[in-house]
Amino acid sequence: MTPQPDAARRTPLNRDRVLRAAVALADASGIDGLSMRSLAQELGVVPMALYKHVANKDELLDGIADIVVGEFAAPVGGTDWQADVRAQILAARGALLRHPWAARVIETRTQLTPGALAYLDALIGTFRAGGLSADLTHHAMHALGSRVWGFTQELLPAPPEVEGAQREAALREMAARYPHIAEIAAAAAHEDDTVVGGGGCDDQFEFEFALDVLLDGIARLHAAGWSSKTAG
Amino acid sequence: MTPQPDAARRTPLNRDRVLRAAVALADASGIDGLSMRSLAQELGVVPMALYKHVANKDELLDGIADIVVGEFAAPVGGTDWQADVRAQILAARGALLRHPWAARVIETRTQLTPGALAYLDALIGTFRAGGLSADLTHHAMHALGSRVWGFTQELLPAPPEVEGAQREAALREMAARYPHIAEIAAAAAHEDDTVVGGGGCDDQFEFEFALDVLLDGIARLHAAGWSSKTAG
DNA sequence: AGGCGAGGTGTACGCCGTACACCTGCCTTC
DNA sequence: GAAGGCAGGTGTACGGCGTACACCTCGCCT
Repeated sequence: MTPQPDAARRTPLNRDRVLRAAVALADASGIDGLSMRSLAQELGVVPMALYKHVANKDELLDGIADIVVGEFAAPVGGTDWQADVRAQILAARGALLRHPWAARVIETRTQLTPGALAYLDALIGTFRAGGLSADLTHHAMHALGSRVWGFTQELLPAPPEVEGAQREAALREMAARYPHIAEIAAAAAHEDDTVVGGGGCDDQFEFEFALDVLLDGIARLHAAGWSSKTAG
Repeated sequence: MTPQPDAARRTPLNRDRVLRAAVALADASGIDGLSMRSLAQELGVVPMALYKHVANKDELLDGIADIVVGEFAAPVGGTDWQADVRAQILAARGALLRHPWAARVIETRTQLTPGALAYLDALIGTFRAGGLSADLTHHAMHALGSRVWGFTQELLPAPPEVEGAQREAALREMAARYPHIAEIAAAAAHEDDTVVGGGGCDDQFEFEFALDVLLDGIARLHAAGWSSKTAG
């Protein structure tokens, strides 16, 4: 008989299996129960083996965050932008409720993952398809964003810090893949003429915009004599 | 000369000095740079000395969170509830910007600290003074809350798990100290007749309430042809 | 047959929070 | 003034963490 030390050896680890096991372990034991050591044990492997598939723990967290963000996707009808946005936001909330640890992990990511970019692009597309202007959409994204996850500060990914032609190519590729994000970014940059900051958003403005939308809405409900009884 | 080993001995540690040093260290080195060991070194003391003033690191984090929350307080005029709420929310945001690590720390606290309760009570009081109903105020707090900090889930503190008369006394004391919170809690509990949950809020309802206020507000701005140019 | 590279292993280091026993010097009480 | 208690600082040690680094062991390609 050829040596067959254990069944696990037959299907060797790969990045995907590692990440899925990490999600399962976090679901089962909470995020504090997810350590490189415990994950390795779950996979019947020595801790250092994981590092052949994941650079370090932070990259592991990036990976599991992206898996959860991948569950944010929601089918939308396209006839009513408001209902479609609502469905997409609630889908994201659903995923975060299924993985209670995920919100905190996502908030600590410093870079937007591909799945996050895809979700944002789709959400922006819904607003734009509804006829909202690029800059109103931009502010709407900020207003909604901090509610669902933590991108209060940096919605737009930081441009790669390589130089010259390579950087331009990377930007062009991103614009091709996420056209709506690119459009919003352009609108934000254009609007930002008055500010010195290089292409970023004015956080204070975005915060106050969302705050005022909420306060005005609450004031309107108050003026209308709103009560939870009347609204069902 | 009487023995005077070092100057630090003259003013012995106390809880307040420990907490203030922790805030300063977190401000300077980030929250990851704040360990019991580094904090002890900063105070010219051995790590275990801190445990005479703080039960464990979690209680240290509770303490520094409460210090930051203490900076949330804002003077309000009382003539315009909307402006007053705005000022109080922006004051909280200001404190969180001064201590960039604080939002994450506050979000991970499992219990509301006294400072947090005081802030919430004042904010609720502002709504109530403006004439808003208790239950609209309750929903407004949830809608605004997740924006500033992380109490998406549990605005109301979990009742102490001691039993009988002692528990009632604790509740009564809390009601006396934070009358507006007590009022809101009563309104929420009353509203919750249909739900089984013991006195908690319906998270899903609160989430959708805030979401709809935002979406309606955005739709209204869209219908009005809003643009950042027109709004200044 | 030879070797190379992907993937798993073993050991070790420096950090972390903190349990536990200890020491020290002031304050109270007689 | 002597005795004793106690608040507060110390020293050592343990188990956990992430992960650097050297190693081994296959299966595959030439």
